[in-house]
Amino acid sequence: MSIPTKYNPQAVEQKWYQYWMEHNFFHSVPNEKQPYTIVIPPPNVTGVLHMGHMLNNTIQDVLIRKARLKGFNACWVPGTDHASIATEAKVVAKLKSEGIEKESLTREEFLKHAWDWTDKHGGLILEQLKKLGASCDWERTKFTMDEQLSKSVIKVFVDLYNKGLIYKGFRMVNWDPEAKTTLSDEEVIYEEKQGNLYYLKYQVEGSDDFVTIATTRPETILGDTAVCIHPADKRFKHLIGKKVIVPICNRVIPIIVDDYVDMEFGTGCLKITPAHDMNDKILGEKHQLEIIDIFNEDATLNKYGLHYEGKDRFVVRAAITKELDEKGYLQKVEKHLQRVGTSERTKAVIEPRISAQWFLKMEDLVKPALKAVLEDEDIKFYPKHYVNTYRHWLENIRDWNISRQLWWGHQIPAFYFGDGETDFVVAQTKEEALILANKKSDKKLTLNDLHQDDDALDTWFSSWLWPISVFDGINNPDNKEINYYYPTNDLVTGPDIIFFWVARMIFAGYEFRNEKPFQNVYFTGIVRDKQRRKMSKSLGNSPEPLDLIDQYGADGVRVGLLLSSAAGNDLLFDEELCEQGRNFSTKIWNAFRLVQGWEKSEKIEQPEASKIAIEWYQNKFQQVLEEVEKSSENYRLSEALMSIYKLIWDDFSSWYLEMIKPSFGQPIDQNTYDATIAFFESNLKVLHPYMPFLTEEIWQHIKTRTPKEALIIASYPKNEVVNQSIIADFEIASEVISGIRTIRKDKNIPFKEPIEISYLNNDKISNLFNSVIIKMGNLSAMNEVDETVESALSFRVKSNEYFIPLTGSIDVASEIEKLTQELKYTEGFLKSVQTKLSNERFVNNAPEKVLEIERKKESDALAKIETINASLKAFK
RNA sequence: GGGCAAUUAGCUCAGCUGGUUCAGAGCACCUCGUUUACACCGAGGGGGUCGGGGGUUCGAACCCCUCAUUGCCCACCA
Repeated sequence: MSIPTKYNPQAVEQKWYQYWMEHNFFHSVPNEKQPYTIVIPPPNVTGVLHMGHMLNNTIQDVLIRKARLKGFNACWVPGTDHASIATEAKVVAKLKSEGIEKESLTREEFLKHAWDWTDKHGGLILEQLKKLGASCDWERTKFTMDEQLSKSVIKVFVDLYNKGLIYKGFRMVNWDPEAKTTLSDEEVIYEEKQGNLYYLKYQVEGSDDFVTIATTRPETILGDTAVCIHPADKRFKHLIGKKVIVPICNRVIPIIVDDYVDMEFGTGCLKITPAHDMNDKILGEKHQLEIIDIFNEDATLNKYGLHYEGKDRFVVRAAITKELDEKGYLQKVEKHLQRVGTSERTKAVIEPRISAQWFLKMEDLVKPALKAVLEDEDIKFYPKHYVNTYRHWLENIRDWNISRQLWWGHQIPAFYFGDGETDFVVAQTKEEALILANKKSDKKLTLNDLHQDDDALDTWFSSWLWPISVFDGINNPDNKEINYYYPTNDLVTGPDIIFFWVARMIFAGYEFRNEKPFQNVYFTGIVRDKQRRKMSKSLGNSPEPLDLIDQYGADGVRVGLLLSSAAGNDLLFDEELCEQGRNFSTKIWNAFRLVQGWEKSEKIEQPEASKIAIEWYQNKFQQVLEEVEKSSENYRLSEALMSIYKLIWDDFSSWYLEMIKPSFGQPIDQNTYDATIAFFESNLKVLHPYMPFLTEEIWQHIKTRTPKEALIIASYPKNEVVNQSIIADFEIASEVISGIRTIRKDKNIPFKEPIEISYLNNDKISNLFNSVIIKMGNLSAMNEVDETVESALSFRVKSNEYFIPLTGSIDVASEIEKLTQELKYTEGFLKSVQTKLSNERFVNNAPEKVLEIERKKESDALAKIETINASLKAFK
């Protein structure tokens, strides 16, 4: 059978993914084994795969595949999120492009469009994940608006309402005038913007006196209901108790006193607009001021805008400034850098607005969540420092505004039956609501009298249940699945959603199941380009993931992503990384080709070098296995992978295979062959989580296997005791081989030409590896001698000295020069060690172990100097 | 303004309890090589005042102080 020299991922990846699917290897059902569970951070249902998803899901797949190999019942639950704002925005935009305004549609009509859109584009991202090799249990795919999950959301709302944790309140909220919805604090992005600070004069009532206030938003003066000064401000003392007249609308408003005012800023005199500023609202409540809202929901002015009614806030800002100037109220305008809140989704400038919203009380939910992470370490964060961020947010948390003025999402199960503010009931169904409403109302109501709240719930109000609801643990709290899979093991996500999602899942876990939702949270970094810019569609700096997979193979891309993604560090993505991954694939492929091409023979005896090579690699493998375990435990996947990379490339391919390789055209003895195949298989097992396709392909090439013997469900190598001394002996042997190679190179001795070597074994180094050295150095002989060989090239490993006699002439001068250099360096080294050892305080304070090491350094150096001197003498 | 993190080779990063892995790895670079798996390769090699300054210590990349730069998060200064 001839095997191509290059591994061709395109040809095999599809094949193995299908194979795994056909044999149901990704599917999990509760059984007697220990579960290992991950729930995917559900991507937006209509989203497309980007590099962040690639990284995130590669990591999850590594974890899940490794758990599977280690004998856990591995279950990775995939799914998507309805992403209310993002998806609704997309649907609205699409309709608009077709000339349809959302306002012209009924809720039902709009939702039909939204579902059509979802059905058409939804889940594409999950299909893309399959190309990456993600071994999700696709039979469990969930969507946050599936019936079962929706029901969970509504049930939770009703329960929390009945517990008194959900309430309806009037609050200053972040209003997105473009999406016409409320945003949570987390959805507002503050941007530095150059604005102006306008100095406006307000006439003091009953006098010709004026006070000047400074504002960044002159249009809001129409909503002013007070002017505020600091009680200690002597400049305005005479104004206390007086009133001022607001320009243009001529409203007479009081001057109030409060130490909230910063005397240093602006004029020290502050206008108060309770409807349009968070702090003003607080002051307004404190001083019982009138609230005048001057905006419509699209941020155009309403009737309080007088002649500006119907115009946009920014248009009015310019116009009113002009009017104020013309009428003499504008004293001056200064440039002013301010932070403006904008909508994460629509980029519109946020308008603080008072409106009726639903809130979830946070105080009690926070307590167990803080304790779990900070005190008990019931839940661990990797990297650990994110607990600080987490704590800070939880300790300063405000009630969660859970209503959104959107249609796409879970409609709030509150039903209104009258005009009063409390004329509503909360129930899971309209029918149940009717019963409750009839108890509450004097009138006899019918279903038609009930009107459900128009608002939908915040997307995160469904995704906070995700680890529970995917196993139906809300509707069915004692079912077999939730009892088996929950709490899940690892959560892999970005630190940007630590508040949105991670913290809230923890709240939900303790609130609804009295238990953590997951044990470990692994925060990935952000994928950036080489210039450290975040990869984004708008910048156009993000490669198309599927193109990368086409080009380098999924395994290559996975390796590329993982190799440089230290936990929590941002990943500077560069296609070169994928190239490295691809090269690694080819390397392994060729190692396989080599082994596969050997002819076996039971008749020939096993060479000595092969015996020792096998013993060495056995131990080397175990040593690396241990390293990999240690790195993995700490979620240092890039380190784990690098260890495996070096094991396979350097130790296995460059060393082991060269040690046991039969001469050209010769067969290999059966024992060595069998051992090599076993090593190859162990390598594949360890590598499989990282490079699933390539490893399965080779695994099945090595011999014919039944589906039950597939690599994906093989058993991971067991840890064994490592014989450190053989590894140390090899280190020395490899240095000797290296020394021989260097001399061959320096002196242009072709590798094909066998040479003889003799050595002074000053260190009493074991000669275990001599047969290996002979083979790898292509030596005709290797003799231990008692004294320095004259007229030979030499090199030293530790204090051992190795001699290569030359048939031709030696450049004596250059040999002497080299030896002199080495002598100089060693003497310098010796001196530094001796200085240390003659320092009394060092000798008195340093632990015995350190002293021993220093003394050994000293004796080694002395011995080495002796051998160099002997060689020098021989030359002279 | 407050907090967190980072700063080590050209690049990306390790370096865990201060002392044998103490200055490392991968990639990149340089030299040589078409040796019978692999040029997507092999062998060999160069490259660092461990951000600056101060301190503690017998001993500091590591601990403390300070400054600088960068990134992220939080915060209502009109």
